[in-house]
Amino acid sequence: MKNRTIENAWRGAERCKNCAIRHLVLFADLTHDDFDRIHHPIDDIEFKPGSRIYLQGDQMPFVYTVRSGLIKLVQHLPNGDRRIVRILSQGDLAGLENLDGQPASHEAVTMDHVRVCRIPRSIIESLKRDTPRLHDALLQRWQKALSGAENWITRLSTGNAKSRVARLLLLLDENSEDDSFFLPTREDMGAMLGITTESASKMTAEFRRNGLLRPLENHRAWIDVRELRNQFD
Amino acid sequence: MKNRTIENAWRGAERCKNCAIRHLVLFADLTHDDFDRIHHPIDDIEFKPGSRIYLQGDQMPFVYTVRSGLIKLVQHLPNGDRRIVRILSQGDLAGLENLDGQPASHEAVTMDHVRVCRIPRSIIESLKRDTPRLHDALLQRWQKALSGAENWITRLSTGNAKSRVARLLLLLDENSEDDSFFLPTREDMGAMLGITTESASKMTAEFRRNGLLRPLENHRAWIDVRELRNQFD
DNA sequence: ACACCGCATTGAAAATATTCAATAGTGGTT
DNA sequence: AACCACTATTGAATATTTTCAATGCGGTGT
Repeated sequence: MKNRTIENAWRGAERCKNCAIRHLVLFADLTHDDFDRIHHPIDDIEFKPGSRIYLQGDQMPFVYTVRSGLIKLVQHLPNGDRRIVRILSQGDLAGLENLDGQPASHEAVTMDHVRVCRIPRSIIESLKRDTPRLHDALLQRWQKALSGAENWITRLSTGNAKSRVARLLLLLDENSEDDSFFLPTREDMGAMLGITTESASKMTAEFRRNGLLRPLENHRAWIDVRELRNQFD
Repeated sequence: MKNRTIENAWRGAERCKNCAIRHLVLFADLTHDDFDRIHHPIDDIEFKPGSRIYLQGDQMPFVYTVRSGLIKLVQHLPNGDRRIVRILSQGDLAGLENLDGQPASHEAVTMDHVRVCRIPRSIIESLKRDTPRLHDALLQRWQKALSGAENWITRLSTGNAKSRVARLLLLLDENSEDDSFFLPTREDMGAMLGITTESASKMTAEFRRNGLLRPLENHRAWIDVRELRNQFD
């Protein structure tokens, strides 16, 4: 049990009602009655950086709401190449694609310290039957996932290495609530952008030398948003 | 009216019940009662190659079920670059993303001769309220769209130009019912793969010289699936 | 048949990205 | 503080891709 820890597990949905980020999560619009229909436990789980939440091919009995941290979705090609196809952050749902019992088409790995709520699929199933409010919340998640994936294609997989890195930094910055953001390893940046680790490193280093990127403590960083947008939108 | 023709419009949902490809479309599982709830007209429309069905930024009052042909979804970057983010074929739904009234995040353009059924959004809205069967059909469409987009990233935007072209040809071939398939212009291939028109052309020409690709009449082509898969999965 | 237009192909030079290998940081551990 | 493991950076040689320009090819309309 090297990577994964359950630090703070608790039972039932009682605390969902008072969840600090409830306005952001799947259950945002549920009523008190809806919550009372939840009989299976929802666990609050923490993962260390680099933990695998689920694997490509897994049958998933759970979905996960991201409370904090970043999760990368990694798809493996038969030839061994890997590509990060999307990043999940606060309020996103991991495992959405597998709600209908399909095996996962990618694996989910934490990039930094991550807290999630683990929701049994059966809860979603039964709520889906009874509450249209959940339907809309799920549809919104699908919508966001799809437009995220399309953005990934146009913004992060198009143009030369420098623009790609620039657009990735801008995306990471937008997704952060803070005015700093988590800066992935160069290897992960490469896998997100479809370029090599070294190329990601060269571009990142160049931005740093130009003062457009400032690394901070703890794998976090700051960027000159205005200037980066100016040069690369 | 250069690009768009309505050759064969008809009213109401009567003919949906007997549609030849109904098993493939959104309305596959509707009952007779469900159909009787449809009061707005569903039109059968044909488009010439290169017709714009909707534009990036449009508010869409319709969704479109593809009956035959291929539709490209094109996203424009602020800097003028464009990228094709997905292709729709028989049974797919164009405009899914915009069911909730959001402006379209990409434009939809026909690649060859295309027949669609144009469904007013209001029909979907009202059916959604009453029939859970439609819900599942919609969810399946979302699922397919998302996994399509992720595949696009890993298979078509990763690796060198030659593998990308090979994987695109394989994808086009799989999506075709025929044993031949529609071969896009080199420009479109480039926009799908994030490479230049010339690179797409060079790779395509090389495959032709190697006998792995045989162009046929009418922009269609045949590939040596086994050999291409062997070399590029 | 002819000219014409748009798309495809090709080649050579220039730009960009990858590879491989060495060096430098960085954080964590003893 | 010294050490270790891991990641980042950098440089030089190589490979790939883009760019730009020329040429070929196929169908359309006259």
